[in-house]
Amino acid sequence: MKRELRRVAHLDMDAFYASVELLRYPELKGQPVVIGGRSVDRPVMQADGTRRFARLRDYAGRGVVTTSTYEARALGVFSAMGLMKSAQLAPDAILLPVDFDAYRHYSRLFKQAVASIAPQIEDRGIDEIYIDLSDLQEDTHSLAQQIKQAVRNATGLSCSIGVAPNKLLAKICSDLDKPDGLTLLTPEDIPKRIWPLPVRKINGIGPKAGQKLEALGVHTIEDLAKAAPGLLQDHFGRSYAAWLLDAAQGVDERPLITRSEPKSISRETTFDRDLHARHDRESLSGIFTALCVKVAEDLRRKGYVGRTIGIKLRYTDFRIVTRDFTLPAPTADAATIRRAAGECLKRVPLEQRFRLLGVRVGALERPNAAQDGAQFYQEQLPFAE
DNA sequence: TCTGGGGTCCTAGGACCC
DNA sequence: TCTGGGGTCCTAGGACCC
Repeated sequence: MKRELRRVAHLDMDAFYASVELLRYPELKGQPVVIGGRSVDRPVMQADGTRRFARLRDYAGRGVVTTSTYEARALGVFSAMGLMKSAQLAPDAILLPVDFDAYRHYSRLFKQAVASIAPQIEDRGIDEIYIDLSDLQEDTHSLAQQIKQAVRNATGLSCSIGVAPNKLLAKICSDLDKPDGLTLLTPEDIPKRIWPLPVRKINGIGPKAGQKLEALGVHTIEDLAKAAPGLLQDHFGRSYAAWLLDAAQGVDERPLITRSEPKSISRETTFDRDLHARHDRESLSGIFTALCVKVAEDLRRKGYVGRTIGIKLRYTDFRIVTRDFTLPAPTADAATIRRAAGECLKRVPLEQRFRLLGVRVGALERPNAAQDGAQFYQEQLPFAE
């Protein structure tokens, strides 16, 4: 029996944040532009009617590159790189601060545009989605073209789409022809188009697994497909080894997750300089409380309460510790969160300086759901009392 | 002058219950 | 007095992703 292949698309917006900024500042088109940093100045309008932009060379701080235009990437400036380091590579590049409200706005626009054509969508963050085309009638290429055009009409922005029998392959595909790409892949194409790629192209093989595979002489996806199962098991454990081999063969049965609820909400901040629990008590206490207040605001705005309160510290040497504590009842109250987080902080070694502090609320529920449930239950019980 | 902020999922051990 | 095993919750750390 021959099973019908799924048609799964992965859509990735091209240099999303940078492209949104170019809509606002079209005079920057064709220039190396970098988005990042908290304290970067917005461009100022000058007397002659032109805007003055900050340059990468003027930056001082601990920020990283969030996105860069393709022109900046050509100079070696990529996401997650320290802004100070990228300034050495491209001192004259334009530097813009991040504006998440604007990106979220365009994110909604492009997702709505896609949904008007293909409603089965899995959200994968602000600038990418999976789309299930299986139940639609039209042929794959024309559907993908329509989606790209709809995105362009709604936002003025380009995207790249890969279509394949599953999410794993579709994700790899959308990256093969960037920017403004469209790549269709069938199972027969796997040896020729997928196998020559480095293993790191597989979504789920990160820096650690990538390095370990390199050390084992496994460089390409073909190397991985032909690796000895026993060798992989010894180094990665049974389940991850099995997943690696499946992935190399292009096997992936995961369905699209078209609706989901958040599991946790958090806020964290990296200080301008490393702080010490005793010497910087005052400023730390202020930062800590502010984080709790922000998390509480986020919870209320999004309509959640949570029972597990957690903290996170990153020491100067980048070691991370976390502590958490589960309350008897869920909350969205800043003072309650602050108290619980304060208890967590007491269980952490505080001799060394640290650079980051975070507060998280997990085990989320819809507010009053438990309480309402209890009331409902009581009301329903004929003999309650 | 290295290295942000917001998430998810997995593993593993211990407590506790049946 | 000895002996299992399964299931769930909590906590901590780590890999990975956008």
